[in-house]
Amino acid sequence: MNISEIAKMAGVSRAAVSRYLNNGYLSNEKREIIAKVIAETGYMPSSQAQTLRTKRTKIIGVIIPKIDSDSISQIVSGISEVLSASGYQMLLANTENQPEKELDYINTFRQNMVDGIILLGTSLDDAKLKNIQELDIPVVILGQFVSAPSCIYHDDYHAAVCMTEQLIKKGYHNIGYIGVSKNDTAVGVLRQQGFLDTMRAHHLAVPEDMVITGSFYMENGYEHAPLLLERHPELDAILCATDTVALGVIKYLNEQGILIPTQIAVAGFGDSRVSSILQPSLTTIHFYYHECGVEGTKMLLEKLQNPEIPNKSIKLGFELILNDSI
Amino acid sequence: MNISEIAKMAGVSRAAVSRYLNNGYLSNEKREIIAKVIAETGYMPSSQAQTLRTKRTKIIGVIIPKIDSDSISQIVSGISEVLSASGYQMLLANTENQPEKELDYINTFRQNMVDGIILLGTSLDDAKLKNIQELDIPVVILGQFVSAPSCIYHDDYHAAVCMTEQLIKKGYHNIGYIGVSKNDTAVGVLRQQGFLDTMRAHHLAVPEDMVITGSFYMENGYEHAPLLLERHPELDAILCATDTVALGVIKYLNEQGILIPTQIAVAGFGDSRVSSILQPSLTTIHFYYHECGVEGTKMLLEKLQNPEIPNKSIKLGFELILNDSI
DNA sequence: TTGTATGCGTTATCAG
DNA sequence: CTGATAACGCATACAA
Repeated sequence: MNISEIAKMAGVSRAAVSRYLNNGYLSNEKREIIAKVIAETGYMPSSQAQTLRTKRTKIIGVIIPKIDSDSISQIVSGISEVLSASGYQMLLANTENQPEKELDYINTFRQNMVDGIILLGTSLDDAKLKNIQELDIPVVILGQFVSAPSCIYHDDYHAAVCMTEQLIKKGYHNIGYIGVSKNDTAVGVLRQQGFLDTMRAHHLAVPEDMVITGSFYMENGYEHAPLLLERHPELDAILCATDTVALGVIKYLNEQGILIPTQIAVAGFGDSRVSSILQPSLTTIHFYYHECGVEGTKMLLEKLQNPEIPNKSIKLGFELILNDSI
Repeated sequence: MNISEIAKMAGVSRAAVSRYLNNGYLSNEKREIIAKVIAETGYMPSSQAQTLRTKRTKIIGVIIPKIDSDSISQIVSGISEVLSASGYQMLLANTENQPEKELDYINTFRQNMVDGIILLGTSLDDAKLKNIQELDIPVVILGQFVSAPSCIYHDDYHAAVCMTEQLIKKGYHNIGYIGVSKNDTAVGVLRQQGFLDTMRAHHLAVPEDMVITGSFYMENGYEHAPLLLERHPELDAILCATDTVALGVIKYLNEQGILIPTQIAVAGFGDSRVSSILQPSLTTIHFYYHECGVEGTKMLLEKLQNPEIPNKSIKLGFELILNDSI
């Protein structure tokens, strides 16, 4: 069932049907008869052929490091909301935490397939950014600050400052830190930097071996908490770069019967759904993940409308969720 | 940059380049010169044009009710794993819990765009299934049993039986149930049926108002737990259709200072990541979500290879995770 | 083994 | 307002 058959059935030209589909000039009589034929046949235009002509696919490529994560699925949820409201489809590519695959997917998307790309950035080195710059379609980076294309990111540094201040105010002075890979500037570098700077500002020592770096998974907290406690029995608090890592720490402490926060305080970042349900509830930082997806997508769609729009970078705030774990 | 330009640059015909791309007859000399030109130019064939000719997109449409859910994101993760290993892309459509949108997306996908569809089923009435039957591309349903296309589902009924037996064995005889919409046969109907049948088999009464139905969200548990306890102060356990609902119940009980499991036992289904971290850890049922995504996708790809393959339905098992909340 | 010619289903241009 | 007609970029039957 193609446009020619519809045209024949309706007794009009292909062009007329095409105009009907694209709201072009058309008399009401023709409009009606075409509408009737299309309704009867259930005809749907081939998006491939449309794309071949128009160069637009109405598909947005979204690249994420993993899908089964609280924060990421919230962002994707925001993206999907805006896209479907605007008649766009979402092509989702999962790098499974292999940053080198980001480029693969970008190249798969490139020239073909997608009208724009949303990249949930993990490690963005200069080579990768340069590659992105050279794309002929708009790109928006989420979760990392970059000067190059547009981006929306969180105030990771000040979130860490705020959390550390809070810990110190509560009387914790021996604070260990479990972080994640420095390849991730936002989560790996900035949160840790906020912590260290604040500690220094308060003249509190943080020996190098009181900071440990690991993965984005629970295991990171679960395996490194005992290490930290062994090295520094005087520790009275552990700050984790993500809630997921904090969950691992909590799991270990629970198993050992170490009381939170009496013996060790624990805090994280991300305000995952369960933070308020844990006993004690987890003190954490709320980031606006869903909004990040929503705003980033709007930004991309604007650029699609008007490619001349200059790059923007938006920093989203945060909120301290003061619970019982500190 | 298209196939004609490449042909011109390499001094061969378009057909030769096409043969190069599709491993057709070609002399080694031509093969080499074409390879060189393609490498220099970074040429990539237009997948739209390819599709227009071959009718294959190498894209699979995946329809899900929501993305920010533990179980669903695990399934999607499994799907994405297999697809990318096989060179397929994933077009993800999120119905945002509006089952009527499933058909919309199926129709968007239909005839165009995708080679096959994976549907994470919620409410599948006959009309919808009929519509799916009529599609000219293979479909696999995940999470629900259907006789029509192929499907992979969990043994929800016996999981509920197993869990209820366990509760009874532990001495709980006044068990309330918080379920979800009956539109979802697997989660809404079968789990509840397994519970009720088992209670009856043990001659334990379950008055109608000891069973409450609500949404898939935490609020369901959080708001209905007090209602249940008000109606039936004698309750010694609450079984929830999903872990998420159970989390809501736990949140309420914690806030009220009601001890788990001493005063009220709580159990759920789904083995969400946090179940083992809660204090007390949540007794639940492990379903093979990731494997469900993996197997379902393999099934679909097989069908794509050989459309003559008959429909299959696979029932996956479960595992009781006996923790401290009962 | 190679090139020519054709058509996949649209949309855009242009003449009426 | 309408209808021919020419692309869009590719794969393939056919002829060489």
